[in-house]
Amino acid sequence: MKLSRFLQNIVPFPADELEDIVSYFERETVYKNVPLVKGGQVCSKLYLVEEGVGRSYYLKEDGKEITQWFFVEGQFMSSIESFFQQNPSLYYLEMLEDSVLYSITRENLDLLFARYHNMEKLGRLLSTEMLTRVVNKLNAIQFQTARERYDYMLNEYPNIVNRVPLGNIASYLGMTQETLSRIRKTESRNKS
Amino acid sequence: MKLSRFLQNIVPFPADELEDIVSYFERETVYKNVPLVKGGQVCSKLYLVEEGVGRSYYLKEDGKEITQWFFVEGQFMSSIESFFQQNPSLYYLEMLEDSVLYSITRENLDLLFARYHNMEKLGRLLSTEMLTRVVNKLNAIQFQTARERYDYMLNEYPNIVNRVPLGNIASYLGMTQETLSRIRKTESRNKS
DNA sequence: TGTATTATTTGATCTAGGTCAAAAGAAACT
DNA sequence: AGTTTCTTTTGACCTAGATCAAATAATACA
Repeated sequence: MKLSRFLQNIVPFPADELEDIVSYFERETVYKNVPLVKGGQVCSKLYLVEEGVGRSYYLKEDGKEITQWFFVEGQFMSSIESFFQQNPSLYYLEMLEDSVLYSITRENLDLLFARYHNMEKLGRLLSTEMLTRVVNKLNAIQFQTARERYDYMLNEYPNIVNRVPLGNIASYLGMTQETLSRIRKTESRNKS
Repeated sequence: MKLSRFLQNIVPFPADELEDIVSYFERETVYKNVPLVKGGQVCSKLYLVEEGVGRSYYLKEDGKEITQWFFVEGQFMSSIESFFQQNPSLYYLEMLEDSVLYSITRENLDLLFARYHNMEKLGRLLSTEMLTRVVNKLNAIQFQTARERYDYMLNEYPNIVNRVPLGNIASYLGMTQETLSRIRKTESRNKS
């Protein structure tokens, strides 16, 4: 989706504002499994996924990767707290397919927030939307069984499931690969 | 804390804006255990706690209450998704002590967002802050043991622990009362 | 101050899902 | 096409924390 169209779907920017705003974004091609941000670095950019799937993940002491979030077409992608508070990121960021992203730096984004009331509004809407998603995930993790969590995911992200490794999904849902594999086995039986 | 001082700590409003903004808030005294919002209702107001502790909780099918969030002095309190998306709330909202709150309706808040760029900014900053807190809790719930979660809470909310019933804290942390009680027992042993 | 009510602790089980280890299947590389 | 590497599945066993039930302890209330 074109960047300007995407932004305009959220807030109805006047043409001149939109043109200026878009000029601060860069279009980047990013390859599979190449980290955009590593744990410990400050995440300096906010990305918008035009094409591809990405994820953020956390590296446990024992070296295991825990997927924290997936990002698909049309979603903003970043190590949120690091980007907004400008502190070292706990998370790695990478794409799981060769992808096309738009990016903007924190400085430029702040500049646009200050320059356009509409842009500030966009920022507010996006963070409340993100907030809702995180709250939903928290509820899923805190209150539901492993099987229910997987069903929830099938609903929320039906397409992701076939595009990313099972291990990533399992850790995203707070369970082991083995458990997810077993769930899948019986799940398909239930549906047939 | 005075409302105007609280707002000004976040964004430096000019005096005239601030005066107008504050005029849209109401000051309310609310008593212990009286629901501000019930599950199923749309949450029409955003509250700021001047004095007291509140919580949001969710009622499971079996009638058990699960505390979702605590709100202390200086924090905004609401059933967030319900307030922002104007859909029926999954959560109940109540104070755990007789309290003093400031409140503003969704309509008035929207009006202020539209009227003042600074106000929009305040909204954005508050939601990113909230977002960070939810992400932190999600990490705690997803990755940590019951004991670690309790320690985390002691750090983040040292004062809440002595002000609210143990059962509320346990469900907030995603464990049973019994487990929390057992943790407390050995915890105090560790610290002595 | 004694009684009822609610909150917390303690004990005895039970279970969902984790861990460890190895086999089977897919992809990627020569 | 054959070997190496990575991913997914399967099996056997184990543990953190849940559940159920009952005993204390603390609060409210008459």
